[in-house]
Amino acid sequence: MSTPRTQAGLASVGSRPLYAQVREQLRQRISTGAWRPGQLIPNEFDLAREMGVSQGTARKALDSLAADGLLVRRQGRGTFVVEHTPSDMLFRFFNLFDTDGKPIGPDSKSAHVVQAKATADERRKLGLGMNENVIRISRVRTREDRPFVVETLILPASRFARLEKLESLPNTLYDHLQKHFGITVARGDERIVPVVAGRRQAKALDVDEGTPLLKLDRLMYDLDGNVIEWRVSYCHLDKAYYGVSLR
Amino acid sequence: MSTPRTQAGLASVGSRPLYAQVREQLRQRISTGAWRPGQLIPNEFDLAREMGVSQGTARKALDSLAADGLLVRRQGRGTFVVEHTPSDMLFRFFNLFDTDGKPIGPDSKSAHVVQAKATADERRKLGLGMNENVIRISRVRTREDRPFVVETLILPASRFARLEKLESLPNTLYDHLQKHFGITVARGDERIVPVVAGRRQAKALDVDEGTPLLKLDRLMYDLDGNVIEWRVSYCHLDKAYYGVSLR
DNA sequence: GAGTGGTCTAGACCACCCT
DNA sequence: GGGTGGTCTAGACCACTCT
Repeated sequence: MSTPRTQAGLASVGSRPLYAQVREQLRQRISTGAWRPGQLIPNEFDLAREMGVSQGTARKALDSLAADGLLVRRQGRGTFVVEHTPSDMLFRFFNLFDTDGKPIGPDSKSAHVVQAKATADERRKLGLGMNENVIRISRVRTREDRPFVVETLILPASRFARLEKLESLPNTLYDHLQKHFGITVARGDERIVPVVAGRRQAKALDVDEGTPLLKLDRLMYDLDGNVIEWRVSYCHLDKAYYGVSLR
Repeated sequence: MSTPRTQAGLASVGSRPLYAQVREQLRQRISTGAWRPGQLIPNEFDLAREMGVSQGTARKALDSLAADGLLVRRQGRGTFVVEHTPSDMLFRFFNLFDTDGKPIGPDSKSAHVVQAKATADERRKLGLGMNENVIRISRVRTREDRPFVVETLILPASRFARLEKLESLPNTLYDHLQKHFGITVARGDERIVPVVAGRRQAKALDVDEGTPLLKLDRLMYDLDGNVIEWRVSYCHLDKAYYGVSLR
């Protein structure tokens, strides 16, 4: 029992540390859906035994996944796969605040969903091949019953079958994707540019043409790094701002 | 040696974990300047002995400080207090990228520095009392020799004596503050809003009035959480964007 | 070769949560 | 009371860096 040296139960590539190998195995169980959102996973001791490592090493892998937000650890209860609730997702990835610094919780006012053949831009952004289809969602989001964001969401149709048949689009799309398609939105990149309202945006947002707007252009990725969504939003920031934490 | 129970050498408040207490002590050594930027600090074993904890506990505190960017650990060499280099600071806290996704490294074109009595706004933002002075810096930043950011920086004069006497303002202010005043800029909050260029901005940036600009309004904090700087920037994003990573 | 941080193990006690 | 994660310790070997 005193000589770790060569570990059992793992490929033992030799190069990467043990805890990183354990971490990767556990990450795959989440991304493949073997472990479902909200599920209680085995405790440290059982996982360590199954992987052929010490409890401390298993703990290091679990802590790392918890730090990245894939797991939630609750003292006295156990370790769970994170489950996105609608209220979580309403504020996560949404960086608009009112002048007092309070996060803005947007409502969906209207939405229009269609499926169509992807354009060249859409194929490039989503990494699709020729003749693949996309689902296009256009909607207006409101704040205190007044329109303040108009946006278009593009998703690969192949991964979200029949999404366009939905009667009413949920206000928070991402937890719906997790619950019904088992796909977790893990991270994204957003590009911010200032623009002035054109005719279309002015009409949708009920502002004058030429009003300064914030254009947000973003790509969202799943746990495996595949592009899930391309979204372009035009935001009318009246007594509001886009907040960024600098570290 | 086998009974940890009550630890020696620490206040032993009892409530907070040992490693957190160690972490706080080490953090203070950095923020007070007892450990200078770039300095090699004692190894894990010596620190552990000095604090009366095990090497593993000292390690946990050190790792935590390294994760927050206050320390840098180099295998085989030792642990160092982070030192901001000009090239580090040119890109950190500066989230503008060109269309290819490459970070933009701005140059300082011109700068104007004065000391004056703080206005009410300045006192509120910087947390100053009546009759306190501020240093105001106005400058234009260039990209490929063309102006693209015009900004004003406000700093509390009391903490940066004689900064306004500088012949030429360094391109990267923050590492200058660390080197000459021992004050490290640790984090900040930025508020982004779209605006259209007024007469002043249009002239400074060589664009038409009404051109959409990004207005960045930010506060920067030192290691102890005190406000160090209030900065307002107007950015002309031609073939460029403000990038945010969503997690 | 000596010294450092990086990894890994084994085992202990504590705080918390459930039933 | 029994199970969980959270903290803490003690000691080992490895990989890297410098001289």
